[in-house]
Amino acid sequence: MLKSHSCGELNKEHLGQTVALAGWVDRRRDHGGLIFIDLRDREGIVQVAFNPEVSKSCHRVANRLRSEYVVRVKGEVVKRPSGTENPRLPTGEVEVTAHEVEILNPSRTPPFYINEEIEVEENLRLRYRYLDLRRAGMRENIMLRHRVVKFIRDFLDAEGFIEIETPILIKSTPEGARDYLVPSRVQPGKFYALPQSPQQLKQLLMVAGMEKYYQIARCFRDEDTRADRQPEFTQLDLEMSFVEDEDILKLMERLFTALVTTIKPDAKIATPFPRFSYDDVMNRFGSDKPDLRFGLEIKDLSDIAAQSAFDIFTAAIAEEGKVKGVLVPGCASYSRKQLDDLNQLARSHGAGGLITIALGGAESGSLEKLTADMVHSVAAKFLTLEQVKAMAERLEASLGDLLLIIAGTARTVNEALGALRQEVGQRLKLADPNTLAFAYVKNFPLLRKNEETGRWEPEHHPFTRPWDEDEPLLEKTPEKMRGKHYDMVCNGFEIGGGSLRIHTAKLQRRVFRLLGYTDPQIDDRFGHMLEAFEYGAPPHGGIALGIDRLVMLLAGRETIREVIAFPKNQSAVDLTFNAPASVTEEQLAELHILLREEE
RNA sequence: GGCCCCGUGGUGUAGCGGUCUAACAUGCCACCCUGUCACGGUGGAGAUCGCGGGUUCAAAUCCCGCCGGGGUCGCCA
Repeated sequence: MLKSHSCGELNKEHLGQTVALAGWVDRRRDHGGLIFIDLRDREGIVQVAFNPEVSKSCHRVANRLRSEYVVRVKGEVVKRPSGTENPRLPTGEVEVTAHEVEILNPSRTPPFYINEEIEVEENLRLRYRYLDLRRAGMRENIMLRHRVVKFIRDFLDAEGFIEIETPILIKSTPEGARDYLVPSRVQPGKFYALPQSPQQLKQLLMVAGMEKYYQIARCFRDEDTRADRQPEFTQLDLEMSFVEDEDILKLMERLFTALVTTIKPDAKIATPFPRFSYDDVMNRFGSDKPDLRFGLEIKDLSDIAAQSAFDIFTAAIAEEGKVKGVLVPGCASYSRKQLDDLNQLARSHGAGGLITIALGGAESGSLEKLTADMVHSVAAKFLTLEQVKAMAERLEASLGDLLLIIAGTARTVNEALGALRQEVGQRLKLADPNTLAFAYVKNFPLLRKNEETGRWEPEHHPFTRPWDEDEPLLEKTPEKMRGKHYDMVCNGFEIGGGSLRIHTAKLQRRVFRLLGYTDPQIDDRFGHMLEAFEYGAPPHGGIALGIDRLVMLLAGRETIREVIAFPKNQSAVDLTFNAPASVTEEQLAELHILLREEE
């Protein structure tokens, strides 16, 4: 090794020792006579002093040092002269007096700051990701990710799980997301698909008798990106035999509680994780992945609205819809523009419009002081003061608050108000950034009707086991079937989902038939699963957790790109490598591929 | 594909019809400086204001189109 110690580990205990260090020049301070550099490596920073009275040649070399030069220094760890200690550096009580120095490699001036946490345009960071990763924030994120994954592996190992790798080149299936395809050279005209998740493979491992499997698995989905989604991502994929759903939920709860208390001891985390039904979260939070760090629950105002003379309300109720609302505390004096923004958000989530009711202006106080001329709303003249007060009371509002009300079908109203609730929570900074509010959402419907195609589609995936008592409904009223499916949510993100699985060929075939497949199609696409289920498949279930999202939350970041070493951008391009890229005609020919002309 | 936001020296920002021959900070280069640590000081180089078109006597600034980036809806079993 070119180094005997890490820069960041030196302290008083090393006083008097001669050490060899190697790292990058974080900063240089040239006093003419005396030169200091902050030498940085993965573990931290230590000050190196170049004194011409100690070594003239070292001092001459130090004159040439610039940011990001790679250097090796040999010298003595000495106590800093009293009064010159730097309490902001962990190594700040000591410094290294250079006796020998060697420039291992110079560096061009970097295109952005390595030594400061100033925000830089993301595409520039991604183009020079290897420099971006040198920055303290990114280095901490990547190291945090390592600790998280290591903790998970150790924990599951102790729980009797075995890690098994599954193929990356598998088979395209018709369900789910768009597949990434890989052409076969050996089998002309045929394609592998990259796994969207190892779902079927892990179920086959259960049939194989592995009983407790997990994998830190890379998954691929060719869909549009988001802040929390990119084409390839990492899941903790896990499956167990002979379990009930609570066995899995409790295991995950223990894992996450231990993980957070070990790796992020300052974070607040509530246990046991609350369990909500799907209907419950949709009605109360308007989302199947609610942020539970703040209240502002959605309330049903239909009974009050039905009494009003407001057409928009009464018409919605007449059509078996709902009128519901959400509170915006202290925002009665919102401007026209601010209200328009909220209206637009509601419309973008399918609402016909948004009714706002401002209770007074900047003043605050109890509702009792509310008078008719203090109510500001397009609906004001259609509502009695009593009706406004009744709605305000239900939403637990006081003077100076703003009410957001939407009328329409139950689903649209919930989803639009859910989006507004999330937006308001963010604007008013209601969510404590130091809290991790985990929860489970259960009792999802098994199926959902695709309004465009008229076909039944799985809410989760076609292997989810229905509730036993709902099985007879399969061919009669599929919409009423509930699935043994559960999601894990945290702070407004879905960080995982799983289910108990169907383990008999008979039931599995019935589900596929309901999804619109003919028997020959089922045998062609899923025959391997059905056949496996006929050879003693144990009851089993599992879960998959998004590692990127989890680490993002633990790191307090806004996008998963901040916790992925080499992520893709919104256009699914890797800017470090410029992938995807064209290939040669020879490569295409070998793969039996002819590119289409497109206009 | 729709909607919203952004694009000004290397980096981060300001400027939002004329005083812009584009400002500030930092970085970079040169010189000075022996206890600094975001060292300090003096001087210097560095930008056809993303691209194209239009409006105007006059455009970084207003309008249109395109490109690039981000967020989001659709999509994501």
